[in-house]
Amino acid sequence: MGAGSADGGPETSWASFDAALSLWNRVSTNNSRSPEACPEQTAYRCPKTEPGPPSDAVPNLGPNPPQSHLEAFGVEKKSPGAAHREPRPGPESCSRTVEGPVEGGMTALAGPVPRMMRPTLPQNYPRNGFPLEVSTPLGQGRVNQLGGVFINGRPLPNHIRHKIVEMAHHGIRPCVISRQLRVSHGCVSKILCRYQETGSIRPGAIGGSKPKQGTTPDVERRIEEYKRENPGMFSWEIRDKLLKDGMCDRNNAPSVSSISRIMRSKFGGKGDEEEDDEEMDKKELEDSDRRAKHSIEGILGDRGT
DNA sequence: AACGTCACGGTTGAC
DNA sequence: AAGTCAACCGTGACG
Repeated sequence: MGAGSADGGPETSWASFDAALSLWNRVSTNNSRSPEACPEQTAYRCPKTEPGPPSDAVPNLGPNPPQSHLEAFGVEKKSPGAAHREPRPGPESCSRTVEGPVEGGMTALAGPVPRMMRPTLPQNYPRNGFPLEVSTPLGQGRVNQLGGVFINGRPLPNHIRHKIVEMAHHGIRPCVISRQLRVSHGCVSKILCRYQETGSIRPGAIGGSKPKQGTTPDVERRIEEYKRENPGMFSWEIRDKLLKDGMCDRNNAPSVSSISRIMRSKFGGKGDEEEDDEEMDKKELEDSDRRAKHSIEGILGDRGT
């Protein structure tokens, strides 16, 4: 599964990030949007999937959930530091349309503007005196519109996720959760939806790429077998044998390099396949080149268009 | 006002 | 070892 970031990764990051929050704490301001407990409480239900999940026990939050994101990190709120930064340039491409002015002093462009080109404020634009970024050992901390701290591209720490789910369990509405924990409502919505659907509060696996079609566990196993039966077998021979045995076809057969990699990981050492790798890679290259030339693109390309 | 959705800029890790 | 790519992230804006 690999993507360990969902498990161990973030914790390490957030550990140092938490420490940095005390720094932020020293310069941050009392948020004018200070969250207020909302009297009306409606249990959250994900519109997509009704049945709630039984698994992934949620820790007890207690009757008085923390008032802010910063407190959720174990940090007190303190006073202002309005470091203003240059807004970054907005997005340039677009697909939907938008009309009218945009919050934050942006003026409307004439006529409908495709949405992706909408003159939005750059993300995390400090419209209420909050600094764009929090100085952290990681140099990645930012503050959202609600005054919450987050690391762009990284999952919220587990305790915040737990709190979100826990509060929802207590019947607190997502909008209130969002304000109290200072997490964007889109994020609260996403986490609760995921929890409803999967029963897990954990973020998904980040990073990595899909294993190539050819290198399925079955194929891997077969490669191991071949190599065990005949240790002197070359990668390209294994590849040929995979094709001959119908384990895969020319389209999804693993490359020679892949086979070598698999063998390296299974058997260690580098063996003789290193050498024939290059040769075979060349062969493959020529092969695909030849194939390409016989494709429509290749033929058209040859005509010089 | 509340909330679902999605583009965006970002991170990550297998290939 | 370095680059690519496709997964994921949370935010912020629209509807």
